[in-house]
Amino acid sequence: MPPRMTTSSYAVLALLDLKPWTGYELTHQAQRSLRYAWPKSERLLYSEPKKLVELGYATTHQEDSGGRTRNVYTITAEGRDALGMWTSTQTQPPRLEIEALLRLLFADHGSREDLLRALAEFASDIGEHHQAIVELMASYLDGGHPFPQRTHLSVLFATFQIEMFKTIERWIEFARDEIDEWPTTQDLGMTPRTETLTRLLAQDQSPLNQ
Amino acid sequence: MPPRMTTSSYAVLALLDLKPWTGYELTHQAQRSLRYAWPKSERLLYSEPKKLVELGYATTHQEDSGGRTRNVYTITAEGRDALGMWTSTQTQPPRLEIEALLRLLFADHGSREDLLRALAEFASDIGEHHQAIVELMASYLDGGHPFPQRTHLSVLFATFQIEMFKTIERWIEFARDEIDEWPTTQDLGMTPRTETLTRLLAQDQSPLNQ
DNA sequence: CACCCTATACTGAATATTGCAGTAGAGTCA
DNA sequence: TGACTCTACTGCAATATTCAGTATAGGGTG
Repeated sequence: MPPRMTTSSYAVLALLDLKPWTGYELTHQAQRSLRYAWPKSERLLYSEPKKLVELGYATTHQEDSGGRTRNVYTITAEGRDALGMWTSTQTQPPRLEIEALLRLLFADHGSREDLLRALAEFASDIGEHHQAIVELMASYLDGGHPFPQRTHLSVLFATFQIEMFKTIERWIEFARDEIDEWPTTQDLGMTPRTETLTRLLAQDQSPLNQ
Repeated sequence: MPPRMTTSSYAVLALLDLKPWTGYELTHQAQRSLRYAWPKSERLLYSEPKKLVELGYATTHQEDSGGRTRNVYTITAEGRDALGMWTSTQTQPPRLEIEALLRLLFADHGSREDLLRALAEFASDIGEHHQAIVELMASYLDGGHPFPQRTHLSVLFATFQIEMFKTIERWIEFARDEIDEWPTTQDLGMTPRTETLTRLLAQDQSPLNQ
């Protein structure tokens, strides 16, 4: 049986449509550019182009780069067709995996310091990526986009990321302020403050901007 | 070799610390309450409590519920200890998997309609969950929290979700407006509008509120 | 009252993905 | 010349998801 095309396969195929890449480049480019939309392991990204070759969606040839060989992958006409068909298929629902929030939900098993540390790690991860995307945008202004004809897409995606990161950072600040008012992580229950927040949320209002 | 404790194992163990559950309840409760912090498959959530029993962190006994048997799991003292230790370990970085954004990044392989459909599916998924969390908050006001002493934690988490959903919904609206101005998905590159956006983002400013 | 549908209550097996260790050449700096 | 980093992967074990399958209980409908 031939291998199945997964969303990750199409992601790699879409990169291949831009230009031929070596396995190494493909893997690292995919990790850089897709990290915040479709994060996948190096290992998987090395395997995907092989699957594409098996399916006839790409061809491979070995190239010499100073003694070593590397596999160069090129998309085929069938590959382009498959990509075109993919665009009209159903989109999987989003999936947000945030361990820091899991730790918040169960923060009553640990100390306030534990919770604040988990939030600090979360803030630091987000802060790094926030800074990286801002710097990337600055580099685009200097003509740094590797595929200039696709800038409009990258920038719309970057807008999403920056909005997201700003929101998360604002929430973390808010959460820290709230936690600072807690005497402990446990058994607070429905305090007047919690009731105020619940009331706002039940009316779909943001408790942050007040 | 004994099984390894993963983050998912601790998530289930933390639920078990609230009260004994059957495998079925545990699985469905975890999917309901942790969906937006730690989404895991039903299958995995059925396996985790068995692992906990093997490690001595829980005990199990069969109960009769009208002819059928079900496995009831209860946390042990060792389980509680393990939970306490977990709170001081390092938190994994967040991971956002959003296929709609992948499709945006490669939207030049399809039509504007394809892209708008992917965004519509995204909006509808987010909208559903947004509505669900608002309704959940309303139910808390009527004394509906299953573990009242933990309300302060749930509400802080809910604040995160609502902020997130609102941000995503605002971005989707923004993206639709932008895409409406595109004659096509392809080869637009650095238009004056895209340059304006890039300049804002490079200064870490939001293009949405103007 | 037979049939259908939904909820309860799971398990096995195939597939997908990750993590980690291992291999090996090229370039650089001390 | 040795250590370290970057390039350029592969194999294998462990982990997680998907899908199908099994089976009972209870409620509503024709």
